[in-house]
Order: sequence, then structure tokens, then C-alpha cells
Amino acid sequence: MSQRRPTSISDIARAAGVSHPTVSRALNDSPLISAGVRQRIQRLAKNMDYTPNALAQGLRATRSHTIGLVMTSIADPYFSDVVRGIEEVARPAHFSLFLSAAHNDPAQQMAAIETLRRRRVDGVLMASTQLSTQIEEYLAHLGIPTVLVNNETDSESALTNWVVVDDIEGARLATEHLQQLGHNKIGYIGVNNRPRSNRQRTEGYLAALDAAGVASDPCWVAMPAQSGSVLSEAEAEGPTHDARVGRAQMSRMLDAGVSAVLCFNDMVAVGALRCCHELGVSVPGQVSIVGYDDIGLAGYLTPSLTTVRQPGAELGHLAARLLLDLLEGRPVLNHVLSPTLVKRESTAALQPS
Amino acid sequence: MSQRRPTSISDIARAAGVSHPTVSRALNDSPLISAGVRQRIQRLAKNMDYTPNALAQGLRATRSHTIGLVMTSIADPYFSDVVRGIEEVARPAHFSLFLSAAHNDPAQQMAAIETLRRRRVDGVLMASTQLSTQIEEYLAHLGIPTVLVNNETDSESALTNWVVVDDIEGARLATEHLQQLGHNKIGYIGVNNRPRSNRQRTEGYLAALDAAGVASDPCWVAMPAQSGSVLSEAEAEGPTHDARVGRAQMSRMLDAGVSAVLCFNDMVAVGALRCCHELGVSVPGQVSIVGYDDIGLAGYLTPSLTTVRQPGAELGHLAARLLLDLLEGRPVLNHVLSPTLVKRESTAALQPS
DNA sequence: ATAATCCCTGCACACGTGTACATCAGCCTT
DNA sequence: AAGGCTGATGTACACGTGTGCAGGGATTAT
Repeated sequence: MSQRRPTSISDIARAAGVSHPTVSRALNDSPLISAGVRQRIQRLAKNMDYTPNALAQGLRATRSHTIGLVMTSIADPYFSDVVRGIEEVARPAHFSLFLSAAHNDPAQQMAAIETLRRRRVDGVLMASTQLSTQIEEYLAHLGIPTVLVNNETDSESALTNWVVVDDIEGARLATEHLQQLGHNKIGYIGVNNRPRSNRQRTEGYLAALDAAGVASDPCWVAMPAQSGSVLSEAEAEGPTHDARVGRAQMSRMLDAGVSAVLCFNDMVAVGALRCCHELGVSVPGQVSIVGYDDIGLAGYLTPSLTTVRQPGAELGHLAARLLLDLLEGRPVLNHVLSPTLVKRESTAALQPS
Repeated sequence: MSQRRPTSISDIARAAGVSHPTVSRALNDSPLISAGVRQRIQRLAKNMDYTPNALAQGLRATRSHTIGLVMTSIADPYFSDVVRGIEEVARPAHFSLFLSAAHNDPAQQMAAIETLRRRRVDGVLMASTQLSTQIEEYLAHLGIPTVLVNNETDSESALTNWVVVDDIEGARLATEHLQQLGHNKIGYIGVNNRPRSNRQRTEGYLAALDAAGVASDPCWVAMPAQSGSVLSEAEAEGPTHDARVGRAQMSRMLDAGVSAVLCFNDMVAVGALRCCHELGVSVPGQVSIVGYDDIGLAGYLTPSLTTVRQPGAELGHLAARLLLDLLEGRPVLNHVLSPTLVKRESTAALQPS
């Protein structure tokens, strides 16, 4: 209500009877300015309620101090930890975040990137997104520093910087845990819209079976059919979808006669638990269930969920730091973080039947 | 990798042998430009991979086409729906979102607002935040159009635009549902860090008791002690914290002898369910539990959770539209949305004991 | 044929900031 | 006393875009 046009350094210059470069220098603590003038101008700036115009600064510096964040879905509970981690690093470095959701739709991804380019972001974080090679090449072509966070792209990427959690290791950990409890018929429930994670977790699961000398039965691996074409957007993603998958696939698992199941993530496990409850199958009495991610409520389910903990906040921290280092021209290293197993109530020793 | 400096309209002008204003007009489809030149320049712009510089446009227009989003915690599962709703409206209107988290800390809130002001955002959305009068006055003083979304401020606010869900109504709905099931000893588990919602839900709960002619017992209302001073940040907020509250307070509820409990939100209910499980109390056999929000997994818990559905996405839609209307100078109306009751398995008729 | 009109384009400037360069006063040195 | 030096400030310009205004060429009207 007070001022329609914000005060600029020219306004301050006029009030102080100096030129605007002098004000600029004074506010930036340039050694060229005499102490007296500097102090007087800084006080004046405060009194006149001055705030620098970041648009002008960005234009002049051709650096906006801005980062674009592209993610599939804002609703994924695991992912909110990653965002928090990113924000905790970006904020103290005086970088602001542009938020955009792309819903795994290549067209929306492209549009999001185009918008970020128009905004002249200094860098981009692509999180949990399934990148088409077209988009990768476009990003590389633009030359915008980009860091991939747990990206879902398998192939050799044109984008060389990334931070991931080792999914093979995580699935292996979980499967070995079940084996140590005496289980040998172990199933896996996957998803179809996060190909890399799903493939690697499948791989870790199979590797553990193999190491134990168990032949893997195709019936032990279940995932929804590949929906080849367009997905109805609201239905085909997000936590509710994952839970639905778990619920639907769990009955197949029980038919296949497994005594333990590894789920793609905690929401799938929630659906699986739900299925067991509906069928009167006790967990972990009759079947053990393991999740993945360790989202906040995993410990509060009944039974509380044994799961593979992904260090989400740490992932966000590292990704943001990596990007900032990249922007400063510092040498950077990609990171592979290790997941850890969190043992809770949903897994137990195999009951002799 | 390709171009260090993005192409500007001046570059295009040079290539086309015209002046940059001509290019500007041609790209903006100004009727002043002849059809031939316009087409030639537009083609040239596409070939030269031109993207307008939003910083320069914002500087020139003194409108950045940018909205600042201030929220307490990115991790709140209910809130992610609101953000999604906001994004779905802002994106097609070509507004970009600045994300900032303030963790209910007045200093961080002030810093976030200051940053948004530096960025010259056109408007601000404050979501689920507990505003101090100091911050309200500051926002009003700045004259940045602001819309409050489910804000936690009780007093008459200096900020006149808001969108809320009627919490009194929601709690009343839930309580009446329990009453219709025959319950008369009904408890309420609240929280201490969202004062307005908590107060209004308490109010709705008490109003329903009152309407049924039931004297409310103070023992039936439980919430964590007011943590007067600084909260250890990581512990005092977020879904995990809420679940912890529910688990801790639920045992008091059982001691108080209630047969049904209304919880502040679904995460509190998750904690309450957990407590019952640990104590061997069956839900809904011995006690009925109602949540609030209808977060994605509420339907997948065991038992699935009866809860009050908040239209999160709609809330986001309305808030964003309201802000955009405000920016266009159109007349605006505040909105009070009505919650709805979703009946599931966690509530049942009172068992004669 | 001349003037009025219209259509298109260029020029100048503004948004707000920051920096290379010029300027100028004052002081020191020889 | 004259020239060089240091220190503080002003001048000019750049970042990229958009718009008011002037102007020029072509067409039309008288």
C-alpha cells in the first residue's frame, strides 16, 4: 500500500546528493568509497526501505542466482525429503528455487525446461524423472548445468552429473535380510513407471537369490502391465497409485506361494499389507513384507514396516551442493549413496508350516 | 555447451538487417509490422534458438510473472496436494513459482518474504503458516498482493484475502458421525503448533457434543504441552512428529474411558492406531478413530481410516486463481470450502460392553 | 502536381544495477 | 614550484526488452 514503485539506488543517490554508482559501491562495501559516505548511504538505504532488484542484478550479471527444480510429482512422500534437503542448501547460498512438476510427460518436461531457460536459471535439478534422450540432448545443447537426482534413465546419459542411491545394493540388503530369516521363496512387487529403479531393485533381488543358490521363479516377480500409451494422468502416478499396485499384485504373490515379499517402495508395501488384511493373511505370521524408502509413517503402520532407508535429505543436500560447485567451476564428484536396512515388525523368521 | 551467451533480439536484428525494436514487435505479433518481415523474423528467431530473457522482460515491465510460495513444511503430505493445485493453475497462466519453507519460525518467514521481495514476485501465497502480526503488517506495508491458504492466524488480519476449509464444520461432521454410531464418550487429540486449525476443530467437536446435550469432560481433550520456547527444528514438525503425538496421547484417551476419538489429522490418527495396536486394543471393535485431511494412504491403512476430506487440490486452485485475479485487478471473493466425511473401517457402532 | 494520409520502421529512452574509465582534488616528492 | 601519485567520485556504457515518438516512402485524394 505504501510505495507503488520500490526505491532504487538512483532514488538514494538523489537523496544523498551523489551519483548512483556511488550508492551501488557503498552498498556493496567497495573499498573505493570513503568510510563516511558509505555509512551515510547505508543508513539512508535502510531508512528508505531499499531492497535490491534481483531482476536487474540478474540481468546485469547474467547470473540469476536461481535454480530450477523439475520433478515428476510433488505428491510423492519420499520425494518431499529430497526437496527439503535441496532447499536447506540452496537457501543459505542465496539461491532461490523454481518449482515445476512434469508428471513423467515428455511434453510437460520440455515445457518446464523451456520455462526455466526463459527465467535464465543458473542450473537445473532433475529429480526422479524419466528422461527421454531428446530432452537430455536438449539440456546438454543448452549448456545449462544440470544434476540428476535418482534419475530413471538407464542408458549412457549425455548429462554427466548425478547423485543416486544404490538400488541394487538396497534390494540385495532387503532380500538377504529375508534369507537370513529362513525365507527362500521370496517375491518382488515392482512398478512400471520408474524403469531404472525398478530394474535395479529387481537386479539386486535376483542377485541375492542367485548368491543363495536359489533358482528364481518368474511367478515370484509381479508388476503391473506396461501401459504402452497415454496414461490417465491423475490415476497413473502418485502414492495412491502405488498402493493400488501393491494391493492388486499381492494376491498373485500369495497364489505363487511365497513366504516373503520385497516391495518396490513403502506405498506399494502399504497396499500389500492392505491386501493381506483383507484376505485374512497375517503379517509377519504367514508372510513377511519389506518396503523401500522409509517414508515418515513406515514406523507407524501396523505392523510397522521393515524397509530400506533412502537418505532423502542427504540426497538433496548432495545434489544441491554438487550443482553449486558446478556453478562455481569447482571440480565435482558424482555420488552413489548407500541405503540401509531398517528392521521393524513386518518381517519375521519363516514359520515351519 | 553450444552458446555461451543466449541470443538476444539484437542478435536477430543484426542478422535480419533491421533494428531490435522491429524484432521485438515482430515476435510479439504487433500489428505495426508488415506480414513479410514478421514471418521472416519469427523464422529467424526459431533458427537462432531464441528464447526471451524473462529477467529483462520483468525488469522492463516491472512485473515478473512470478509467485512466491511460503509454507511451513514441504514434508506435510496433505499440503502437497495444495501445492499441486497451485501449480496446475499457475503454469498455464505462465506464472512461475518460487518455493520457500519457513518452518513456523518468524525469522525464517521474514527472511523468505524478504527474498521474495528482492525477486520482485508479483504476489505471495502463504500456506498453513502461523503469521505474527509483525509479519502481517510488513506484508501489508510492502503492498505485495497476498493470499492466505488455510492460514493459522486467528485474529483479524491485515491481509484481507484468503481461502480456507471450514474446520469447525469438518470436526462437527466427524463428531456427529460418531454420535450417530452411538458413541457419547468421544475424545479429541490435538496439536500445539497449528493453533487456528486446532482451535476450530476443537470448537466444532465441542459444538457437536453440546448439540447432543453431552457435557464435555476436560479429560477427553488431549494435546501436547505448549512448548513455549524454541523447538528443536527437526523434531517439532512434520508428519513423524504428528504421528508421535497421536501415539503418545492415545493412551491417555483410553485411560479416560472414551469409546471414540477424533484426531487433529490423519498422521495423528496413524499414531493413535499404532498405540492401539501396541496395547492390544482393537479398532474399531473397542474404540473408533477418525482422522482429518484424507491423505493418500488413509484408505490403505489397516483398518482403513474414516476421515474428513479436505479438498486440497481445489484449495490450491482457488488460492492461485484468487491471487491471479487480484493481480489483474479483478474483483475477488474469499472462499470457505466445505470438507466432507469419508467413512471407512476405523469407525463402527458402539459395542455394548 | 501537390498535399494529405497511411503504413512501416528506426531512434531514443526507460527499467535498475554494476563496472571500466575518466576526472579531479589533494598530497608528496624532488 | 612542478609533476607524479593516491584516493574518491562522476561519466559512460552494458545487460535485454518494450514503447512513445518521429520520420520516410508509398498510396490516395483533390
